[in-house]
Amino acid sequence: MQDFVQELRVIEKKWQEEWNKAKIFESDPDDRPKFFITIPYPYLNGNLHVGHCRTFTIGDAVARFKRMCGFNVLFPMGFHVTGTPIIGLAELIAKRDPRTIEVYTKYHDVPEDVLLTLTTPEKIVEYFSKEAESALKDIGYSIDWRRKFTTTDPPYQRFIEWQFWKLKEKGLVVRGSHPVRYCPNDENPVEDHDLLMGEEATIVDFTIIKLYSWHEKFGKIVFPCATLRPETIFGVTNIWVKPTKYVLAKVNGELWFLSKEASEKLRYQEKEVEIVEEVDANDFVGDFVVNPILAGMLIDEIVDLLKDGKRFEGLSDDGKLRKVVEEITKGELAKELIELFKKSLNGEVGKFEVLRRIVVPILPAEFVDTDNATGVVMSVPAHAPYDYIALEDLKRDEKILRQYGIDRRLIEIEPIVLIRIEGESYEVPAVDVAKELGIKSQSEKDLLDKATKIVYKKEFHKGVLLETTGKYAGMQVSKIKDILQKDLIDLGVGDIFYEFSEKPVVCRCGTKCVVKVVRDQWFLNYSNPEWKAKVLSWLEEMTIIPDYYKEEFRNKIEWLKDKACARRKGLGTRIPWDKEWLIESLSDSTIYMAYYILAKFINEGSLKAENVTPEFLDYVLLGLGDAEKAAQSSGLNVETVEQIRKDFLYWYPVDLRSSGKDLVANHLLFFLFHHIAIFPKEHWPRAIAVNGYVSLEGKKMSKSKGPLLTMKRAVAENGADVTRLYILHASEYDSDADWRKKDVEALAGHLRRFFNLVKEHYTKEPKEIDQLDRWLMSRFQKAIKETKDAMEKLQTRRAVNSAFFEVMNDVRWYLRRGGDNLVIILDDWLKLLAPFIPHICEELWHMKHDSFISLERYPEFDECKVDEKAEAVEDYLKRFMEDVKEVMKFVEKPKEVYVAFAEDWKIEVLKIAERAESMKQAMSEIMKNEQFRTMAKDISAFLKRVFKDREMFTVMDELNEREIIENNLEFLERELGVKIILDESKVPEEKRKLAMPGKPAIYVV
RNA sequence: GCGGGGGUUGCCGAGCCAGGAAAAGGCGCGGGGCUUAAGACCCCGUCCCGAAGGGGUCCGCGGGUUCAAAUCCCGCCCCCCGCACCA
Repeated sequence: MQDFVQELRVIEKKWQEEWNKAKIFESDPDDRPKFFITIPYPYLNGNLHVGHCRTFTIGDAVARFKRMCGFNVLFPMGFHVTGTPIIGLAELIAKRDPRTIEVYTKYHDVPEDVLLTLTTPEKIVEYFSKEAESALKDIGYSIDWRRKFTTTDPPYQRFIEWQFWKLKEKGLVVRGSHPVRYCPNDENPVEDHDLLMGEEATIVDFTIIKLYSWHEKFGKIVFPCATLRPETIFGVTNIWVKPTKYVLAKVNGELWFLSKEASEKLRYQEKEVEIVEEVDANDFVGDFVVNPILAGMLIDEIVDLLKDGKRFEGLSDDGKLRKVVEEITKGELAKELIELFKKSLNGEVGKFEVLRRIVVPILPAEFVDTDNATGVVMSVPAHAPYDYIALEDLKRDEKILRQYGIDRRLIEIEPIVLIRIEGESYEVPAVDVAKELGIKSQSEKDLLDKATKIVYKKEFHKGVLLETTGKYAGMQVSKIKDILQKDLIDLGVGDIFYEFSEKPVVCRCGTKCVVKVVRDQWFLNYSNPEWKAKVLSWLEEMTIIPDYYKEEFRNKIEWLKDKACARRKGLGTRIPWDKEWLIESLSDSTIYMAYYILAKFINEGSLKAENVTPEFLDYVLLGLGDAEKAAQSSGLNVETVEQIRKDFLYWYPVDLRSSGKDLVANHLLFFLFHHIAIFPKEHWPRAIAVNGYVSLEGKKMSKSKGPLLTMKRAVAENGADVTRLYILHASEYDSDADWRKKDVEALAGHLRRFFNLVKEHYTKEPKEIDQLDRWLMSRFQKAIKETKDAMEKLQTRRAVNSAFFEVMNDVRWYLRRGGDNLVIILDDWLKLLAPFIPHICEELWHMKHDSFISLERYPEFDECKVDEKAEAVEDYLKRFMEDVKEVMKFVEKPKEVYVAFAEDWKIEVLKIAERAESMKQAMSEIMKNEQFRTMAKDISAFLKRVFKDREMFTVMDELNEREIIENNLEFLERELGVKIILDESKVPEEKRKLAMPGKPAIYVV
């Protein structure tokens, strides 16, 4: 087999050179319809591998197919190097990281002495771009190499700058803040592969709800309660602190009570934090805080008790809420309410029931985690099992109650229910679930976690807010969080605290990561509703392959939020108006397909970086301004400018972007958004196709850890055409392919058989066409149809299956039947296969022709060559042989086979079927007849055949079975090793009855 | 949790949208032919039972619709992918 691969490699190199010499893949505008197909340029922090090979080979097969279908195809390629990984790799190589050295020598096949010199990003880019180009040439892709570029090329950077100016003009680049995972030691955001622990952790935003206390010494103190469920503010009965050290800190000018850890974390979250004093939480236990929201809602009921309560009268509900909240946040009203509550506790004033909902005590609980958010939490016993159980614990603990002087009435309160769960009969969810699980105390952490999960899950999905939540009543719990968070912030009593969902999160350097809010960050405003709407509606016009990805795209477009598009570190282009920031690397890869048109002129030297001015690009890419001005601004002559504009108008839009499925939720979305933002509608992308990954003997490949198989190695060991055919055939659409050495080798065997077979028959003189030849031609026509149809839908697996394997099987049968006129289909067969295995086809083609098969016209399906009768005859023979063999199994030494043809009910069925429009109709027609019902299975089987190939059966009617067997007697007797006698009288009566049209009775002796 | 895709005979994998053949193709395995022999190649077999082309069972699990279900409907279990600022 190795000999064959070596032979192949020679052939492949030869044709690659010939193609290159004849420049047949260099495309320029002409009269033909155009087809612009692109594939994401690879990121060069390693060698191209068989994963790239899948996406690229699909692209190349389509490009070749379309070219042969008469399109002027543009299939270009560039290289992506912007971003951080290449810098990271350079650092690792520079410091001789042993793991990196191992992976890059062992899997990426970089010679160690070369690898060790790749210590700067520039050297890495230079090395891998050369390697990539030679790998892509090695496998014979039909790329127009005149359009190659790298994303750090100066003209490219000017193109990117122009794009960002365009977006800014349209208001689509905006400023804002956003949270990132951050290492305080490295003073840098931490990427996934730089993590020691906590890769699963996501950043969650706790809502801080501020409750207000009044302290003799400190005055107003804010107790920032952190929660993931802000709606529970309506059911607060108390707040919890852990009986340990806390701090009082000035946070943006307000005095906050919070854990020490929290005060440190907040510094990274756009807060000015200044610690005033370390305090003992115990000193605050038993004090009271005011719930500003409840105060605002219930103020009417206590208005008479307030000093100047009249000021709250005559306002709307909302106005009242605002005023109350405003005064509480200033402190005085909080103080008054707390004093009022203390009085009612002493019986000096009434309204205890109302007041105790507004003013709640600070109580101690061990379950509070000071390293989670603020370390201060609200207690909502109706909906949080922890809170309920902690309160129960406290009720039993006389000592603690006495120690803190806590009045029993404060803890013996009814939980306040604020959520109804559809389809459940809970009265008080947290209490009911806690009882169900038999939870006794706070120390039963596992059970409490379980209970919490149950309650939260049910409430989140099926919960509806009750009247206790005022104006939010009737809303779904699942929808309330964002709304309420925003409302609370608007009122001035809410804030956000970012925290990891899991802990710890540890950087490679060993430091615990924090969430940092990056300020003044530049964002692409993907949440912009008009932009989104435009993208969504264009999506409906597009072709998405496979089609169910359209739904996926719809969802992802909806889900897309603003994206930070600037970074401090990495290779790339600076934001032109704010040079401290680099444009993030996915954001500079959105409309680069347009750049391929410029790249040709750049590479031939007629366009230089300094010529790429905004006015030039405005004209060339958008048709804005005029050629004169563009020429003036760029320093080019008008003809060149017009030429480039003409090229752009010819090639744009992108007709097909074929990509791996990993890019759906990022690059492909951005690709759509940016095209739609920048270009006029006629230049928006037409189609996107998505394909799956490639694994290696069942194992996932990894660039940075291995295993990995480079494209170059795959081609060197197996040949380009074997590699191509394997990868195209390995799987379809988004399902993943597996590279298995054994299977690849088996495929090489198939290809060799094909190669030798064609070589043997190709130069033979065609003979007169006989019945069997007509069968072959007919079958082949169907393969053409199937293959073309599959290719139009980018089903390469199906295409290869039909063009290669199925034709191969037919050819085998043809030869077995004694066919010796194979040459009649060979021209077309080679053409049919040329997009998949171009080198072999080119080689064979040249045995008889001087032209390039790569430029020949793809075979057309020719209805006239379809011969249903010829196919029916062969089918009949195959079926007959099978039947005879089946029967022969049961006879020890079969010598003679007697055959009896007969007719019976099947004729009738056949007749009904011929009248019927559809199989369904035929079946129900037939089933009306009671005697047929018992044979439904047989009939349906028969009918399926009839309808699968209706024409064949119309022919079947006229088929002379006796004649077919007589004509092929010699073949049949040879294949079956028996004598066949067409004497019906020798077949026993009961057997003769079994005969059906197309299925004669057989008697073996 | 949300969203998308899946679970098919020893393995990989078609079929499912448009219900109708123990279910394409490949691999593996077994047998035969060819050959001095091995390899390559060609043919046959590969769920169970069966000495006459037959019967039984089968497409994650459980129901339902239908003359007929891998395919349609309902419920359940399990697996993969994405959830971002990273290419």
